[in-house]
Parts: sequence; C-alpha cells; structure tokens
Amino acid sequence: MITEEINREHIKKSLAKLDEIYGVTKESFYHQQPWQLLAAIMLSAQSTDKQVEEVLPQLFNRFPNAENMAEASLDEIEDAIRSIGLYKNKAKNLKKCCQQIMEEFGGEVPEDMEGLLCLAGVGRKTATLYRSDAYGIPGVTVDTHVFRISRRLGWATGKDPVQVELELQDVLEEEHWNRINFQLIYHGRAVCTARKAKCGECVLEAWCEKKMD
DNA sequence: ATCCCGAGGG
DNA sequence: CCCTCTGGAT
Repeated sequence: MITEEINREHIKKSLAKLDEIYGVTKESFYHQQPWQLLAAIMLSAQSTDKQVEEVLPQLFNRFPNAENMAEASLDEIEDAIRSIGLYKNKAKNLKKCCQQIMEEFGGEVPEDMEGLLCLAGVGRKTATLYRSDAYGIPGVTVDTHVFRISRRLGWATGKDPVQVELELQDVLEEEHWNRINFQLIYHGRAVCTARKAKCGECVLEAWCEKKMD
C-alpha cells in the first residue's frame, strides 16, 4: 500500500514537471478538414513530424479532400509523400482509407473508435490521437515513446501498448490523458531516448524507477 | 516475428 | 557507416 502511495506521489510530481517543461497544449498538424488531420497522423507513423509537415501543403493542394485521393493513382500519391519513407505502404493505405471513407462513411471520417479502426492504415495509436486532436476526446495515445518511458518511470508494466494504455488510464487523471502523449514524445526525443538515455539531465530522475529495457 | 523506407543524427 | 524514427498489416 505504501509503495502505491509513493508511486502516485511520484507520478503527480512528474506530471507537474512535464506540464512546466513542455507545456499543456500542442498544435495539431496543419489541416483544413478532418480527413486531412487523419492523413497527417497516418503519415507520421515511424517518421518525424517535421518530415510530415514538409509534404502536407503540396499533398493537400493536390488532394484537397478524401474523394480526390480515393480516385488518384498510387503513383501520384507516392510521389507526393516519397520523402517521408514507408511511402508505398502509406500511399496504398491512404488511397484505400479514402475509398472506405467515401463508400462506407458517406464522405465523412468516422468519429467513433470502431469506425476509425476499420480504416486501412489506422490502428489504435492513430485513432486515439485523431480523436484527441480533432475533438478533444480524452484518450491515452500509446506510441513507442509513451510505451517506453511510462514503463521506465514505473507507471506501467504491461508488455503491449493496449495493456499500458489501460494502466495509464487508471493511474493518470483524465485531465492529463491528451497531453501526456506529446509531453513524453518531446521528453523521449530530447532526454529519455531509446538508447543511452540521458538520466543525468532528466527533470524526472528523482521520481523515476529507471526500469530500463 | 517481419517488412516497409527516406532522412537525419551520431 | 550504422542507427532510429509519434505504426500498421501480414
């Protein structure tokens, strides 16, 4: 029982520090309509947001809405996103996703998890982040950074992202759900890196259990 | 468990 | 040169 209380206190202090260092809000990807936001998040898989933002203006200029992309050729979509990497899979998924939006959802991106998850190229991470960004719906988005860091800190022990998501939902106040993702991403890139974490520079070190992989 | 895959960092 | 990057599908 005592360990749990100490743990919660550590988490509380860590969260306050994260708010202080990285802020409590973040700009979403540039977009003018829901499907553009979804497309941007899909493109961000295994690549940096900077790379994504670089292709978005041209991409959306060429394909303003889901209908345009649903009817486009794969080659054309690939050309527009090639610099991001994983471009073949992403182009194929984008096209299929847009076709599904047109044919199964009347041209509108579904808002519920079930609808989003049946779209090509949309998994749990993408769907949760989309709902958070587009509508402010509370959700813990577990990507590689959140998975790695929350386990190192001792906030979660699950062996897969879904387990960790449930643990974090339990241990974090709902108010923090939508900001923990970008806060831990910033922290993961700058300090708590996958390899050779810079624990000496970490503002959370005092409360971290350092359960390294 | 593997593949995808260009760009940028160490 | 080698490594990793806000995953998802097979």
